[in-house]
Amino acid sequence: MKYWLIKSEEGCYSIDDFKKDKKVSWEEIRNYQARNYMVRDMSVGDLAFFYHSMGNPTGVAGIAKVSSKPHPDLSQFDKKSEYFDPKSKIENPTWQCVDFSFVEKFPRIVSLEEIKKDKNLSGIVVAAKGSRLSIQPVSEKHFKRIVELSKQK
DNA sequence: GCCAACGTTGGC
DNA sequence: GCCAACGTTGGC
Repeated sequence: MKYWLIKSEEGCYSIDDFKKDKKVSWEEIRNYQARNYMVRDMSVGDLAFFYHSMGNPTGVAGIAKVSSKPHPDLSQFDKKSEYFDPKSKIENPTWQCVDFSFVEKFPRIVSLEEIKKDKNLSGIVVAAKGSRLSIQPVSEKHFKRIVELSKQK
Protein backbone atom coordinates (compact mmCIF):
# COMPACT_ATOMS: atom_id res chain seq x y z
CA MET A 1 0.00 0.00 0.00
CA LYS A 2 1.48 3.30 -1.11
CA TYR A 3 0.46 6.91 -0.75
CA TRP A 4 0.56 9.75 -3.24
CA LEU A 5 -0.27 13.35 -3.83
CA ILE A 6 -1.84 14.52 -7.08
CA LYS A 7 -2.06 18.18 -7.97
CA SER A 8 -4.88 19.86 -9.77
CA GLU A 9 -5.39 23.54 -10.39
CA GLU A 10 -8.43 24.45 -8.38
CA GLY A 11 -9.80 26.60 -11.19
CA CYS A 12 -9.45 23.74 -13.72
CA TYR A 13 -10.62 20.69 -11.83
CA SER A 14 -11.47 21.00 -8.15
CA ILE A 15 -12.37 18.49 -5.46
CA ASP A 16 -16.02 19.40 -5.99
CA ASP A 17 -15.81 18.51 -9.68
CA PHE A 18 -14.16 15.26 -8.67
CA LYS A 19 -16.84 14.54 -6.07
CA LYS A 20 -19.50 14.99 -8.70
CA ASP A 21 -17.71 12.81 -11.28
CA LYS A 22 -16.85 10.10 -8.72
CA LYS A 23 -14.09 8.91 -11.03
CA VAL A 24 -11.58 10.55 -13.34
CA SER A 25 -8.86 9.46 -15.76
CA TRP A 26 -5.76 11.38 -14.77
CA GLU A 27 -4.91 12.40 -18.33
CA GLU A 28 -2.81 15.23 -19.71
CA ILE A 29 0.26 14.55 -17.60
CA ARG A 30 3.23 15.41 -19.82
CA ASN A 31 6.08 14.88 -17.44
CA TYR A 32 8.07 11.66 -17.47
CA GLN A 33 8.66 11.46 -13.76
CA ALA A 34 4.98 11.88 -12.98
CA ARG A 35 4.04 9.38 -15.67
CA ASN A 36 6.54 6.85 -14.34
CA TYR A 37 4.98 7.02 -10.91
CA MET A 38 1.62 6.18 -12.45
CA VAL A 39 2.92 3.45 -14.73
CA ARG A 40 5.48 1.77 -12.52
CA ASP A 41 4.65 2.47 -8.92
CA MET A 42 0.94 2.91 -8.44
CA SER A 43 -1.27 -0.04 -7.65
CA VAL A 44 -5.03 -0.30 -7.56
CA GLY A 45 -6.14 0.63 -4.04
CA ASP A 46 -3.35 3.11 -3.30
CA LEU A 47 -4.56 6.35 -1.75
CA ALA A 48 -3.67 9.82 -2.95
CA PHE A 49 -4.18 13.31 -1.61
CA PHE A 50 -6.12 15.54 -3.96
CA TYR A 51 -4.17 18.79 -3.85
CA HIS A 52 -5.37 22.18 -5.04
CA SER A 53 -2.60 24.18 -6.65
CA MET A 54 -3.26 27.83 -7.52
CA GLY A 55 -5.94 27.59 -4.84
CA ASN A 56 -7.34 29.85 -2.21
CA PRO A 57 -5.90 28.51 -0.10
CA THR A 58 -3.50 26.14 -1.78
CA GLY A 59 -3.44 22.77 -0.05
CA VAL A 60 -4.78 19.25 0.37
CA ALA A 61 -8.52 19.10 -0.25
CA GLY A 62 -9.34 15.42 0.02
CA ILE A 63 -8.52 11.83 -0.86
CA ALA A 64 -8.64 9.79 -4.06
CA LYS A 65 -8.03 6.11 -4.68
CA VAL A 66 -6.23 4.49 -7.59
CA SER A 67 -8.94 2.53 -9.36
CA SER A 68 -7.32 1.23 -12.54
CA LYS A 69 -4.11 -0.03 -14.01
CA PRO A 70 -2.26 2.31 -16.36
CA HIS A 71 -3.89 2.76 -19.75
CA PRO A 72 -3.11 5.00 -22.74
CA ASP A 73 -3.92 8.67 -22.31
CA LEU A 74 -6.24 9.28 -25.26
CA SER A 75 -5.62 13.02 -25.41
CA GLN A 76 -2.19 12.35 -26.94
CA PHE A 77 -3.85 11.12 -30.16
CA ASP A 78 -6.42 13.88 -30.37
CA LYS A 79 -5.19 16.41 -32.89
CA LYS A 80 -7.51 19.01 -31.50
CA SER A 81 -6.25 18.59 -27.97
CA GLU A 82 -3.73 20.92 -26.42
CA TYR A 83 -2.03 17.74 -25.24
CA PHE A 84 -1.73 16.14 -28.68
CA ASP A 85 1.67 14.50 -29.10
CA PRO A 86 2.61 13.92 -32.77
CA LYS A 87 5.55 11.73 -31.77
CA SER A 88 3.43 9.23 -29.93
CA LYS A 89 2.43 6.02 -31.77
CA ILE A 90 -0.84 4.18 -31.22
CA GLU A 91 1.05 0.85 -31.09
CA ASN A 92 3.34 2.25 -28.41
CA PRO A 93 1.79 5.21 -26.62
CA THR A 94 4.18 7.56 -24.87
CA TRP A 95 1.68 8.71 -22.27
CA GLN A 96 -0.23 6.48 -19.92
CA CYS A 97 -2.39 7.31 -16.96
CA VAL A 98 -4.48 5.68 -14.24
CA ASP A 99 -8.03 6.36 -13.06
CA PHE A 100 -8.82 7.76 -9.65
CA SER A 101 -12.08 7.29 -7.76
CA PHE A 102 -13.37 9.79 -5.23
CA VAL A 103 -12.95 8.83 -1.58
CA GLU A 104 -13.61 11.92 0.51
CA LYS A 105 -13.52 15.66 0.66
CA PHE A 106 -11.88 16.96 3.81
CA PRO A 107 -14.03 19.07 6.15
CA ARG A 108 -11.43 21.76 5.55
CA ILE A 109 -8.38 22.32 3.37
CA VAL A 110 -5.06 21.53 4.97
CA SER A 111 -3.12 24.45 3.56
CA LEU A 112 0.39 24.41 2.25
CA GLU A 113 1.27 27.02 4.84
CA GLU A 114 0.12 24.70 7.60
CA ILE A 115 1.97 21.74 6.10
CA LYS A 116 5.19 23.75 6.03
CA LYS A 117 4.79 24.76 9.66
CA ASP A 118 4.04 21.29 11.05
CA LYS A 119 7.14 19.63 12.49
CA ASN A 120 5.64 16.18 11.97
CA LEU A 121 5.59 16.83 8.26
CA SER A 122 9.18 17.90 7.76
CA GLY A 123 10.66 16.48 4.59
CA ILE A 124 7.36 16.14 2.76
CA VAL A 125 7.93 16.61 -0.96
CA VAL A 126 5.17 19.12 -1.58
CA ALA A 127 6.68 21.59 0.89
CA ALA A 128 10.16 21.40 -0.63
CA LYS A 129 11.41 24.49 -2.36
CA GLY A 130 10.72 24.45 -6.07
CA SER A 131 8.60 21.32 -5.85
CA ARG A 132 6.69 21.43 -9.12
CA LEU A 133 6.06 17.78 -9.78
CA SER A 134 2.36 17.16 -10.27
CA ILE A 135 2.42 13.63 -8.87
CA GLN A 136 4.45 12.91 -5.77
CA PRO A 137 4.94 10.05 -3.33
CA VAL A 138 3.91 10.64 0.30
CA SER A 139 5.11 8.56 3.25
CA GLU A 140 2.56 6.70 5.39
CA LYS A 141 3.50 8.81 8.39
CA HIS A 142 2.94 12.06 6.52
CA PHE A 143 -0.27 10.78 5.01
CA LYS A 144 -1.74 9.93 8.40
CA ARG A 145 -0.64 13.23 9.88
CA ILE A 146 -2.39 15.27 7.20
CA VAL A 147 -5.57 13.22 7.60
CA GLU A 148 -5.37 13.96 11.33
CA LEU A 149 -4.91 17.68 10.69
CA SER A 150 -7.91 17.75 8.37
CA LYS A 151 -10.17 16.61 11.23
CA GLN A 152 -8.99 19.32 13.62
CA LYS A 153 -10.81 22.60 14.25
C1' DG B 1 2.15 39.74 -12.68
C1' DC B 2 6.68 38.40 -10.97
C1' DC B 3 10.14 35.25 -10.76
C1' DA B 4 12.71 31.06 -8.90
C1' DA B 5 13.20 26.46 -10.00
C1' DC B 6 13.66 23.13 -13.07
C1' DG B 7 12.37 20.31 -17.32
C1' DT B 8 12.97 20.13 -22.35
C1' DT B 9 14.90 21.21 -26.75
C1' DG B 10 18.23 21.66 -30.15
C1' DG B 11 22.77 23.24 -31.98
C1' DC B 12 27.22 21.80 -31.86
C1' DG C 1 26.86 14.32 -24.44
C1' DC C 2 27.16 19.25 -23.15
C1' DC C 3 24.86 23.30 -22.21
C1' DA C 4 22.47 27.69 -23.46
C1' DA C 5 18.03 29.12 -24.51
C1' DC C 6 13.53 28.63 -23.80
C1' DG C 7 9.08 27.13 -21.69
C1' DT C 8 6.29 25.83 -17.73
C1' DT C 9 4.88 25.43 -12.95
C1' DG C 10 3.16 27.37 -9.13
C1' DG C 11 3.81 30.12 -4.76
C1' DC C 12 3.54 34.64 -3.57
